Amino acid sequence: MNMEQIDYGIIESPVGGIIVAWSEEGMISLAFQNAPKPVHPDPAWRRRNEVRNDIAVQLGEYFSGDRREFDLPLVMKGTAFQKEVWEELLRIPYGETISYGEQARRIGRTSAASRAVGAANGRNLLALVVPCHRVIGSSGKLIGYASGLDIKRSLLELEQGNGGMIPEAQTSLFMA
Amino acid sequence: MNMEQIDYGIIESPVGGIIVAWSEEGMISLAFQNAPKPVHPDPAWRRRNEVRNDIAVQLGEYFSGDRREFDLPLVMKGTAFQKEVWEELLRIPYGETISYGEQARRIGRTSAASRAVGAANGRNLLALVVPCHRVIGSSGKLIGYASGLDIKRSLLELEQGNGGMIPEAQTSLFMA
DNA sequence: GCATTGATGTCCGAAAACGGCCAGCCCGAC
DNA sequence: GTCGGGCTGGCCGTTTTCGGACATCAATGC
Repeated sequence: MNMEQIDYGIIESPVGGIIVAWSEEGMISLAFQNAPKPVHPDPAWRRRNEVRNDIAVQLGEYFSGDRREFDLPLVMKGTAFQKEVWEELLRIPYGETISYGEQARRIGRTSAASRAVGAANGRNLLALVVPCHRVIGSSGKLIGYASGLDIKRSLLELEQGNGGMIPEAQTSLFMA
Repeated sequence: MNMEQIDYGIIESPVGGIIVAWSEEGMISLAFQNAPKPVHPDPAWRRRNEVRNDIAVQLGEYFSGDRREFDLPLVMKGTAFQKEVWEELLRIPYGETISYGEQARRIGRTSAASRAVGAANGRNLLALVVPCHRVIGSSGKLIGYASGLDIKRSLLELEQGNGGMIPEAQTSLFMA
């Protein structure tokens, strides 16, 4: 009725399959198939053979190391607090990392809120594009990532500037 | 956005002001202003000077004793159980009364569910039209009515066939 | 180093509280 | 007797409350 149609597709990437969902209004979800807990697309979504063009292109550029920022319409649904947290994630520059406590301070709370921030990051449906992988433990250790620390490490290494993760000649990803 | 517009108006009746709310889909709420706990229209509703025509007409006929059944589109929002209970109310004929225990049995439970039934009746937003006033205590006594026993008694007396509650010549109600 | 503790926002499940009751019982008033 | 009034315990969905569990951190005490 007032339900908006949501489509999704799967693309292959250097860190495995990626499930992408979108609607008219913008991108709704990005999840890794290789996550420790398998991710299933919402049954209400409609499977498509091609991922929306702007999304597919920009992801390809990201993995080849040619893109440092995304320019996509995002649909973020959550509580006021969660939106604050996610907006803050978008302000962390490519290649940098901060701690959960620092993120808490940036939205005007004490670092005691770090735990709540972690929980909110964990609810981020737009992995990669909303870069929750750039938040690490205050000790500098890699902790916490719903999609698995392996993927988190891969993404950070890529951003640390070791060149792209796929051959330079190949600038687009294959469809699964 | 996907919110449907809801309008409301107030009409005068022999038992005092009646607040009626409706949308495109049908009637949403009917409440008595003379209830012990004052009823306020939802702030999201939009005040109208006239009540939707079919509703106003049929209420006028009811109070003048000329109408024994309503023929209006109703919007009933509630749990599965509540809807069962309310549907059952619609099957109680004009002028008759049953007990809460009997109503429970009619929807396939023991009379032990009478209390749950009472609670569900209490949540009925469409007073009068969904005739929760026709349910009384198993002892025959008038008990329980969110809008007050006075109104309950008035409605039952009307249906008991003492003629209409308003002069026969006047078949329509006044707008407040 | 390393375990312990309290602060933070949200979600989720369990448990408790809450009603527009009813049947059974007792008791006094006729 | 018998009829009504009043108490009591049990029943059933729904709502509310509460206690953990989390993608943490800084301050303690050993």
